[in-house]
Amino acid sequence: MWRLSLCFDYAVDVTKPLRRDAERNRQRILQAAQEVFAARGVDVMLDDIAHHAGLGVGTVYRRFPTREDLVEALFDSRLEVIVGWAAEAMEDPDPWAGLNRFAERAIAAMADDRGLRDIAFSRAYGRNRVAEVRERLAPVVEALVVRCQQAGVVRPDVGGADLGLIQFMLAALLEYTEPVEPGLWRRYLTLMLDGLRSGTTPLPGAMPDVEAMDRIAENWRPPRRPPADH
Amino acid sequence: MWRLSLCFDYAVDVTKPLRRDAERNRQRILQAAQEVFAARGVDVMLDDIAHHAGLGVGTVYRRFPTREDLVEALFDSRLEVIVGWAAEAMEDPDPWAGLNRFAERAIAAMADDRGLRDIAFSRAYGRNRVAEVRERLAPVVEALVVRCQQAGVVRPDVGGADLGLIQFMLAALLEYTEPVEPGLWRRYLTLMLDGLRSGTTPLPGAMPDVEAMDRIAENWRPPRRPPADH
DNA sequence: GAGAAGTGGAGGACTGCCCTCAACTAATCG
DNA sequence: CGATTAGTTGAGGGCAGTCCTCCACTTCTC
Repeated sequence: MWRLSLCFDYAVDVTKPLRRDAERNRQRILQAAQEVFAARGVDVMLDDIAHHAGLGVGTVYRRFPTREDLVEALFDSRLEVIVGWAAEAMEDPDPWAGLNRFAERAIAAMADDRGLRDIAFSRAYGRNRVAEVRERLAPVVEALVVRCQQAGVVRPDVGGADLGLIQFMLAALLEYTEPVEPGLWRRYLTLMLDGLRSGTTPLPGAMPDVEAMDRIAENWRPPRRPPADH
Repeated sequence: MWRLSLCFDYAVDVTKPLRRDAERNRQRILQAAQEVFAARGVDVMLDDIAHHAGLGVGTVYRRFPTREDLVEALFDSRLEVIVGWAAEAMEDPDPWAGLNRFAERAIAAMADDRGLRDIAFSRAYGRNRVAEVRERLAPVVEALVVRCQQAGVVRPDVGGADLGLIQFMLAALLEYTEPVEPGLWRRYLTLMLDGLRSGTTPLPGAMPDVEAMDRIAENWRPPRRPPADH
């Protein structure tokens, strides 16, 4: 991993730097993509990003030949933040409070950013840099849950993947509630966390594992949202 | 309601009956549509339905000029069954068991039928016959919840619309889990019902009402699923 | 100011879907 | 049975949406 990173930096250094105006435009594109992705998800037309950046389509295609290039350039850091929150939650002296706070923050971030939602679960985008970060998330979440169970504040028959699925469900909900009833997701997060803590009915079926979450996310494709006609 | 039904029958009687083979084809189309809708949702190409019925596209378009005609012809009875289950649940001597059984049955039905899922929440399809049935569902669900609250087995700060939203979330989940982890939804239904019963953390935000559910569903459009390539 | 680097955005190519219509076939009736 | 009417077919025209190239043009750099 280190090695890879070094190789990459080296390559960057060797490549002739962009002309000043070109570099400025590159930043503009990233900024525009960030905003448009947040508002309409990653499956917008690249034309829209170009337009939002005040540049021609050609420029976007020259700098980022595929949508994937944009995604990889933008979302690894966004996801990294979430991983950071999970690690932070592990530090909380109260395991239950930590878990709550993590779940809350993660969903809140997705509520504000359709692109993040798309990328957090997609296996179709972010196959390299982003995927690496994504893979680091699952173990921390698992640990978060286990710690709560050891403290006796989460039922023993759930696992990290269950929390993943819960986030997946809430992300799906956001798609429809957020535009008309912002914040409504908090009710259902609360409800599910309550179930996680004090539920007693034995959960049917087998506890899902990480591969199950993978198989499920495999089917997920970022939807194309229509442009907001204002 | 009776009146409407009578009018309709009358109209049918007056209209010249279809030729025998035409009537047979009509049935075939309905049967095929049922199957294809169940497998791939209501937003399949009408060509696919025609093909599945072993008929030409033209025949389908002659008999059911729009997709909506097919939807209206098929799904009011399907939804009616669900309303029936809700009514049945009201008869259960144990209010909590009734609520559970209803939720369980409703989701199970949607797990087996993508079309039903699409129609249950869509405001874009089934604007007449189906919508009428759909509207009759909400009050019964509300009653189901209230009865449980009166019996003290459901927390007082939830309402019928919350149960609606829960079903909505699970329906969204089904889209991705059912093909790879069939039945996984039961875990999360259980978890949420447990939260509904024994949750104690006050639910944030205002309790959603029927109009909120309407506004949310307004954004929902049946997705187009790719044909299963076997 | 010459040459290299970068830009713009109209438009060709493609895909996917809807639905018509002219040529056909089948049922029905006297 | 032939005439008449009803019904069927499916290739293909049309439309909408998207991608991404290409080359005349502008801007930077030395």
